[in-house]
Amino acid sequence: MTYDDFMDHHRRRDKAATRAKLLDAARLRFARHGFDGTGVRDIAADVGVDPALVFRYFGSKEQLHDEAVRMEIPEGLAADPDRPLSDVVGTLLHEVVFAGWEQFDGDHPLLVMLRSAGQPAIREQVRTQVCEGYLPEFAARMGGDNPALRAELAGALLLGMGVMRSLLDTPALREASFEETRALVARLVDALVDAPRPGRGGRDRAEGRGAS
Amino acid sequence: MTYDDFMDHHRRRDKAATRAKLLDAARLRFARHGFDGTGVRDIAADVGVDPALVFRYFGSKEQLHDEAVRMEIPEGLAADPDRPLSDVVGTLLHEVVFAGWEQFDGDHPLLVMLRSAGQPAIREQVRTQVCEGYLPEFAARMGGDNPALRAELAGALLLGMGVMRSLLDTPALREASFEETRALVARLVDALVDAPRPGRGGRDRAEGRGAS
DNA sequence: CTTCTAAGTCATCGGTCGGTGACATGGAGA
DNA sequence: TCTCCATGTCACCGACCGATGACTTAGAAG
Repeated sequence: MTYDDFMDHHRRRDKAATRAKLLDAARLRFARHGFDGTGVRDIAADVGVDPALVFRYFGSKEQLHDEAVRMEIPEGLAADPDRPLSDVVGTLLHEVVFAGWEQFDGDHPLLVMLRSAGQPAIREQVRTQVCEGYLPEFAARMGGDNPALRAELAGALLLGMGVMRSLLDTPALREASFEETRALVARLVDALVDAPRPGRGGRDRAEGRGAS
Repeated sequence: MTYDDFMDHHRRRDKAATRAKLLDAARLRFARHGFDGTGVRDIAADVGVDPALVFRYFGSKEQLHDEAVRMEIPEGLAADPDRPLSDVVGTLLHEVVFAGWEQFDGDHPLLVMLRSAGQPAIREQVRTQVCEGYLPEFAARMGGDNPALRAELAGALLLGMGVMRSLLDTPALREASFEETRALVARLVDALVDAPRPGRGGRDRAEGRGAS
């Protein structure tokens, strides 16, 4: 933060800074009230700027949304293919359910987009992010048959926990410690990995992949 | 369906029937496009009636939504307090994830309401339904400590699966058979019930509850 | 000081929204 | 057939929406 940034009392003209402020305000508004519940005028008013600037800088409300709620974060997930699944899920659990995400009013970007699931385009974005970003990483670390289904169950657990915490503000999840929750989730994930083929009696774990 | 109902080419006047048709159309519209994405004019057009009738019969768009998307179904859940949890979850799994719900365009009412989670009032309705209708039944059938948190994990799994199937249309969940999925979910629920207190070494399962 | 470009503003458009009150009309009872 | 009430229609309101294009002005270059 430079001196000029700090002393912008008289509103110095700075396209990049204004654009960034608009993006920040848009993130908050979209997270809090969804796509339909957010007006271009609201966002511009937060920044203290004319609404027309939004269209000059972003083209349309939808493009602004795309740029504001885009997430670049699924990196580091596939970094180490040998990382065990419970580890990966634990990290995601922290990101999706327990992390602050102040820039998105406390919610993970996926949940923010889910809140605007009325727009089919936004729904498709969430679908792509989940199906191509997370589920394959889960499935690759699953043993046994139908790993895709088991991966989706793990994803459903995380997504559901995020929805319950952020949208429903469920009491136990709100007050539970991360460690306690992580331990329970890890146990569930282990059960998922170890689950034998439904209908068959024996276990078919490929190699000894014990808990932890 | 009487003869007159069937032969309503010349639009006989029938308040009750028109009201019911408006409710049906509203259910579909709200389920498909959410609260914000649905206009009173759309609903009225589906029925072939003037939009003003909506306000005459229901007072406002919000009251229409309340009456249309109200769910009476959580009965039969607490019917038998001795019914094991995996049974209860299996039933809910069928209702939330696999049932047709033609009147709601294929989705469970909870998911329909979740799709309109922009409106705080609707969000609060979902919260109440989940927290007071489902979670206590789960928690009552959980053993060990912090049953509330475990109950919320079970609820999160179901809710997440519903979201993934209906909003995200995830491939594995779409193509998996109910039985295969039910078996996996039952195993997860068993792991949840048996889970010992996180952080403690010993298991504290009350009675011997082996894997199935 | 003048000039010129880009950052920001203003007025406004066409459309849709939820909602209201006056009006028309079908259809049963007299 | 005439009356009358409930059912359904019509015209319209004010507010808000996303979006456009002409305009103003800040501020560096010369």
